[in-house]
Amino acid sequence: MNDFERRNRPLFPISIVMELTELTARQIRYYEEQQLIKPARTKGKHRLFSFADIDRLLEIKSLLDKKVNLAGIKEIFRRRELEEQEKALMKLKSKERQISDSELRRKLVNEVLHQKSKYANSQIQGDLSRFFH
DNA sequence: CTTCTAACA
DNA sequence: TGTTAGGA
Repeated sequence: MNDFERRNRPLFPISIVMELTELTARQIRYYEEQQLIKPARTKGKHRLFSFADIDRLLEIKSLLDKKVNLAGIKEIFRRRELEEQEKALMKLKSKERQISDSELRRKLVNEVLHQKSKYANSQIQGDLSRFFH
């Protein structure tokens, strides 16, 4: 189980979250109604919160103390989501580049070892082959 | 007993 | 945001 799954696993009933965040059940349910959090549900329709949900609630509380209204908090969360998506994209593109480089290297090695390069002759091939395993 | 939704003396 | 009703 990775960190993401650990942080997002639904574990706590609202009573526990109330203690951990010092928020009332009314406030927690209201923030959900305002789309600021999306806790999971049990089959009996009871809310189940994850560590991520709790962190989120603590941040909501913190921002509220700083006089940021719910619309503002929502906007902050929206921007953060966009940033994370862009980071994820960059990560994928980086991986694609690595794959391309690795394929390019494989082709070059193949050319040298099989004398396919137009610049290769048996002497050069013999010298270069010492650098590959 | 805990939590849920809906509503407001 | 608090509080309460009535049900699961």
